[in-house]
Amino acid sequence: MKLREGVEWAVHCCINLSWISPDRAVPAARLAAFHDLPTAYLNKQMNALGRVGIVASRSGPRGGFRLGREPERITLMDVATAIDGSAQAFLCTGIRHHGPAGTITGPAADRTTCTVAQAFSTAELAWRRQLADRSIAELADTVRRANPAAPDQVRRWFDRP
Amino acid sequence: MKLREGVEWAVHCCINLSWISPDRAVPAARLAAFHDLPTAYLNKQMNALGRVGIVASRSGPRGGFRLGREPERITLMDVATAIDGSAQAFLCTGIRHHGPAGTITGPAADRTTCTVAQAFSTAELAWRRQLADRSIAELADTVRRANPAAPDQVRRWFDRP
DNA sequence: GTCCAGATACTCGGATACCAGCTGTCCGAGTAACTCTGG
DNA sequence: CCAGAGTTACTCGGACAGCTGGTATCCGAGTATCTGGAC
Repeated sequence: MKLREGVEWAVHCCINLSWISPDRAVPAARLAAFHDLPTAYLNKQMNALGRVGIVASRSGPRGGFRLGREPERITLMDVATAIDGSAQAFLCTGIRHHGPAGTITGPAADRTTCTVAQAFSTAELAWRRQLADRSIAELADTVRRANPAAPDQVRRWFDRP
Repeated sequence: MKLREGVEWAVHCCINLSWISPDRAVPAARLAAFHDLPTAYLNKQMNALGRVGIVASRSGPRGGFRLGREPERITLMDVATAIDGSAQAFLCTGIRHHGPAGTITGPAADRTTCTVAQAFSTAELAWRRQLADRSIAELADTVRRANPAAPDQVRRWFDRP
């Protein structure tokens, strides 16, 4: 089980954007430079965030990305889903119906949900819940508490050309 | 985020094996036939289970696989880890130290753990806990409750040549 | 001085290659059962 | 009939391809700004 690398990038970028004046758009190139990431690929990830409204994008000079809504209303689950997709980690292919197993258990199994799939689904739900309970604002606040100067320092770096 | 397909196969096979007399080994070919799976590939997955002791394997005639310990002591986490590996889903690459971000936050960030990584780690822990709480025996029992005849039917199918 | 049209430069967004890792397959090593022969 | 060595057939285990999907890149569409000139 592996999450796409872009999820990490996207979360960090969202935290940084939460510290920048909402009327100021930041180009992907600048976001990438801050963490020394490949510009074009980060741009692709930010596109994904834009498609679901996590960030708002604008083309042209003075264009770039800004948060699409208040950081309190952006959860880690939102970001993870936008980048990594919403497909379940455990995909039940219904092998209990294939081959002799299907003819043995027969129609009795058709009416019940797959026990194995259900167990994994429950676990995944716990994972999703944890991520849905953590907002970008909350994470940004935790970082600020550990390093109070961080927001200002980040804002200043993005302000200067 | 995606789990390898072999995890589903392995869990179903473990449940089936839990219904079969422990002194009877089942060849990979027979296990595969029951669910109409590719024999060689399933064998590969069973190997992985064998390496960590979830199943015991024996070569030659009358050889095959059997459970390596009581099904009560085999958890879904054990199986998932054996097949899919134990690597964390969210791998912190430490981008907050790369580029200008590193020089800005500076050594203050070196002493603290990454907030983002910690949040994802917590979520993943919840997932792991859920899977570690579910044993093969428990799942097999749930299946049996929904279809009391299943264990006998499965045992009989594997007994006849 | 003011307004407007054209040029310009910048940024996103999707289309396009590249590559790692999962999926699937094959063959050799090892082993237990079977067979045949000799006592 | 019994014992033992050789043969046989079976099964695991790891080494070997194929291919899907994530990683990375490039270029075109669109837009706000800037520039120059006319009024």
